[in-house]
Order: sequence, then structure tokens, then C-alpha cells
Amino acid sequence: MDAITIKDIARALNLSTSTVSRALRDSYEINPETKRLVIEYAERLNYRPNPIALSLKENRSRVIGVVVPQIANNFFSQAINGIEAIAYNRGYHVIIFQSHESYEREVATVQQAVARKADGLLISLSSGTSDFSYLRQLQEKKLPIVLFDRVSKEIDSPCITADNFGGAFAATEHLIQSGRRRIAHLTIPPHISITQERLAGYRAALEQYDIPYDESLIRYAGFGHNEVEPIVDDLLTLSPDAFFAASDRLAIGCLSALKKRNISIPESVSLIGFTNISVADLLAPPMSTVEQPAQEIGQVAAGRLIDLIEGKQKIPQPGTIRIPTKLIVRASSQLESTLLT
Amino acid sequence: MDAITIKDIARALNLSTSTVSRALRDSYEINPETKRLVIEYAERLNYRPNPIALSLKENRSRVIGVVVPQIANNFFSQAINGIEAIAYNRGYHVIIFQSHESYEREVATVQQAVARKADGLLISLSSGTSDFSYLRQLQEKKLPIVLFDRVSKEIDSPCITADNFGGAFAATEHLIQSGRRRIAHLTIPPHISITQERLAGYRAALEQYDIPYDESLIRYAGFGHNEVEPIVDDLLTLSPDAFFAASDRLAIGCLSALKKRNISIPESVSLIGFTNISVADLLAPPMSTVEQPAQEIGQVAAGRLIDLIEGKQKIPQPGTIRIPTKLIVRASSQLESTLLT
DNA sequence: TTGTATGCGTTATCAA
DNA sequence: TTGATAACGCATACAA
Repeated sequence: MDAITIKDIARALNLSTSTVSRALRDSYEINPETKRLVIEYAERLNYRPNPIALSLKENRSRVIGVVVPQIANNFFSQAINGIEAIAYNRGYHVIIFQSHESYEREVATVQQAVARKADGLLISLSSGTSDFSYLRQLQEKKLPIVLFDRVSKEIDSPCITADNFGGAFAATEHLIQSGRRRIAHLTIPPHISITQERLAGYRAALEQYDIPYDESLIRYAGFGHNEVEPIVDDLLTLSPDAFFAASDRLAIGCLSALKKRNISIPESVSLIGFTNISVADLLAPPMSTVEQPAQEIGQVAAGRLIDLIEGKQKIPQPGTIRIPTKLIVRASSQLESTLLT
Repeated sequence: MDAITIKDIARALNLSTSTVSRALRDSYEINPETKRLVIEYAERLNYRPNPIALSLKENRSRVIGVVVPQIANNFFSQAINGIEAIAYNRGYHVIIFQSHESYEREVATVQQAVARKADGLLISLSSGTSDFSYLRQLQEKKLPIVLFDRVSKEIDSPCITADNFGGAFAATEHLIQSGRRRIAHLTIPPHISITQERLAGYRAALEQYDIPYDESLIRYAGFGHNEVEPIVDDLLTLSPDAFFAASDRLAIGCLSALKKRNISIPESVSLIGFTNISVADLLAPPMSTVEQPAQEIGQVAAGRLIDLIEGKQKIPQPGTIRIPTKLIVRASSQLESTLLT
């Protein structure tokens, strides 16, 4: 209701608003005495400049919009954590938008962010997005955009992702080296960048070890509630000797399905995208994981975006930055004692 | 850079800005023909009112500030999900702030939210907070505040929490009924409301079954990285026959510690606050859980706050709303049953 | 029915 | 060194 303004200070001190404004901004061309007076009074009354008025004046909001498919998701909540850390350090606030894996909602939500005068956008594309014209339009309007995690080369924005290819390659190689040859690849919808990259890493590893690529072992699951189990059932008829699950959700669904069927495949289930390592440690059968550097991805993406906003990067410098992943191998030996029958 | 304004429309149509403004707001006192013209033109140019200008004018932002200890946390990210769902439906945006379990950061962050002219605040208190005067000050300034999850009766705001007492009672009763008598209670710092409530539920169950309350079985862990293991070690010297872990993080730490020591206590570990049920299903030994209605808590809290903001609740109506929890019992064989508190 | 003027809080330009 | 004024985009009281 109240909130002290520059006007209040001016009136109280018998000065003009412009003098007060200058004193507070520490302008050089001002009487030191007046300056002291104003600053003291402002501090005493706990004056805070109204950021909305500033936004209107400067036509910028010091807000960056973050668009993710889902907040309630380990990867994204950690990425947002990284984004916030950087943003707040550099004086920006973060407004979060969810696209709920829908193209329409993504477009609507991005429009919202633009209407709210976000100074820049950090976007992880929804699985439903294949048309990027709405983003190109924004770029033409010089709105800084950085893509992270789920990116696209179709628009020339900087992209920050995990090293999905490398992570998938390492995971697959690990399975091969431990004797597996029929590795089921359970993944998310096909046109998402991370799907492609992980699949490519998987294929490259097979190729390197002269293992034929069997398309029937590749399955794409959506984000529905009970989509995973029937897919696993179906895969089982092909007698795979390992599963590569491309996200934590899929990995859990996969393990859950195997467990229900009383199938244990020690050391055969490798997961990429599982960030909640502390839980993976507890699971039986053991599950090796590729840890995604969610927080770091967020940090790097936020840093790049703010550089763009503040014009520290003259040229938009597209291109992809890949943050390394970590392969964490868990063996069954150390866990056998706790296995239940 | 561009962003079409009312002025642009007025100029293009040879009208005054006020006429355009009125036409767009569908004022009755306006020529239908002019109105049509303006609206059509505005739609064609995809006109969006500048929310910042509106905020400045109306002294409100249609933003609600959410302050949580941590975003990257299952409970809070799900709660935020619920908050967003309601907020967006009712035309509000959500800005998220993290207090990182620190009183100082909580105060600073709330000031930020106020400076940003948030129309209301949704707060889950940090573990470091025991002085609420800064919140009372805001209430005196008529800023609507609703507390959720980690609440306090020290300020008369509406509070939305899980039924922590009931959930803890049910969990403890379940352990007792399955023959346990020395139930270790591993929980978060003592002065947080949920700690108190869960502890009270635990005590009440013990009392009802005439089991003496042994203070040495109660341990408070902070939020550091490796705090849990030594505590579990220490507890083990007291030979408990069950563990009650008051959050998912503690439950995982507890299981992890037990596992490292090759201790298996089937059906003895009951957890409250574990929302990631799909993972709990996979764990061995099985772990019963009290599921927190995170999303619903967020939804109810957001609804109440917006009612307050919009004056639908004349009287602030303090008091606590408790959302029921669900006890999910998992036996070593299979998932057994689901109970509601 | 439409136009003019004012104000929301701040800063920049210009004048004193 | 300080003050008056305009402007950012919008809504509204008042005038026409």
C-alpha cells in the first residue's frame, strides 16, 4: 500500500525529484552535503526504487523467462536451480513457464513471456514442437534466446546441452564390454534433439564393436502414465540382454516392469538422464547411470543469455555447447546382500 | 524493440488513445463501428497491452511471489506445479524465490518480491527462520500472505500443510502393529512446524500403544551433505527395530547407510514425506511411505492467496487447512495397501 | 461518442 | 548544483 517513493523524499527534504534521483544514483554533479542528506534519509525510510517504473522507462524488465516442459522433473528443477543462481547474481529475476509438452502451450507461454517484457528467453523445447517460426519471429525482433537441453539447429540461437552423444556412447560401450549384444533402447519421442543425439551415440558404439543395429530394439515412449510397461513387455519378446533407458522416468518404469515380471538382469540396465543418483545407488538390480549435469547446463545457459542481453556478445554466436556427462557404473556384487527374493 | 502500443493504433486510425483504450476495454459508451475497427486492427497487429504500464498504473502486478527453501526438491517442485496451475488459470504469474534454508536470504528475498510489487506471497519458511517480525510488517501493509508446508502460528496468515500429525501417527501405528517398539525418529531441524507435527503424531501413537517415549531415539539432521550417516551409525548403537525418516532425503540417506553396513530390516523402515513413490516401489528392503499431497497443497494455497488478493475473503481467516496424506504400505512381497489419514 | 489532460515512479534533457 | 518538464504505456476524469 505505501512503499516510499522519490517524491516522498523530495517533499520531506524540500528538494526536487530530479535532485533526489541524482543523489541516489550517485551523480557527480551534486552537492556532497545534499547527497549525504538524501541517501541517509532514503536509507532510514528503507527506500527501494520501483522496478516497475524503471521497467517502463528503460523498456526492460531485468526478468528472464524460462520455458520448460515440466517443473516437477528432476532434471528441469535442477537446471532451474542453476539458472537462478546465475540470474540472481547478475541482478535478474526468473519467471518460469511450463509448456506441458504441448506446442500450443509453448507458443502461448512464450507470447506471455514476451508480453511480460522478459529481457530474454531460456527455452527447452516441448516434445510437440516441430515448427520454429514463432521463435524466428522473436529473433527478428532481437529478443535474445538461448536453448538448453532440448534444442534445435533450425534456429540460430546458442544451444546448451549435455554431451548426449558421448554419454550414450559410453553407456552403450559399457554394456557391450560387459558382454551384452542385444541392447534395447527405450527412449522419448523421436524428433527431440536429445533423443536423436542419444540414439546416435548408441548406434556409434554398436558400429564400433561390429554389432548390427536392430531397429526393432528401439522404442519411443510418450509422457503418458502407463506407457512404459507394455513397451517393455513387447521388447521382452525379442529377448534383449540389456536395456538402455534414455531418461530417469523411463528407467524407473523399465525397472518397475521388470520387477513385476520377476526378471532380474544384473548389471544390464544402463540409464541415461537419471540425475537422482542417491536413489539409484539403492536400487536392485543395480543400474548404471549417465549423470546429466543439469545444474551446470542451467548455469551456462543463463550466463550466455545474460551476456546476450547485455550485449557482451556482439555476434549472437550460435553453435552448441556440450557439457560433459558422467558414467557411473554400479555392479551387483556390492548389492547382492540386500537383494530380496 | 517494436511492440505495438495503443498510440500506434490511435495514430493509424486517426483516433485518440483514449478512444482506442475504451474500444479495447469494450466500454459501452462507444460507437460500435469504431469499436469494431479498433478491435480488428488491434487483432491484426497482434496488439498486447503492456503489463508493465498496467502494473504501474494499477499498482498491482498480477504476479504472486513464491518463496521456498529449495526448488530442486521433489516436494517443492510439485507444490510449485500445483501453484502454477491455479495461478495461470486465474491470470497470475509466478515468480519463484529460494531462501536456501537461510533466514537472511529469506528476508532479502521477500523484500525483493515486495519491491517487485508481487500482489501476494506464498511462503514455505526456511529452517533458519524463527523471527517473523518482517512478515508481520508486511501484513500490516496489507500484503496478502499464505504460508504452506512449513508454517507458523506466530503470524495470523492462512496456513496450508499436509496432515503431518495424522500421517506420522498412521506411519508409527503401522510400525507398532507390525511388532516394532524401538522406533528411531530421524527428522529435520526441530523448530520447523512439520518437524513438530510429525513428532507429535509419532508420540501420540507411542502413547496410545503404551510404548515409552525415548528421547535418545529422536535425531535432528540438518541439510548438509553427509549428515545422515553418522547419525544412523549412532542410532544403531541403541538397537532400534525400525526407522521413521521424516523426509525423502533422510529416508534415502538412512537406507543408504543401512545398506552400506549390510543391515536389512524388512518392513521396518517407514518414511514420511517421500513423494517419489515410483522409486520407492523399487527399493529393497521395502519402504512404506506417507505420501505428501504436494501438488494439492500448492493448489489450495494458491487459491486461498488469490482469493485474498482479490478480496473475496474480507476477513483474512487465519487457521490451518490440513490436506490428508496417504500411507502406502509396502511389504517385502508386494505392494500391500493404501490408507488415508 | 470522442478528445484532452493527468498520473502511476523514474530518469534524461534542458534551463536556471 | 539544482529544478522544471517530458516521456515510458495505459486508463480515466473531465471537457467537448
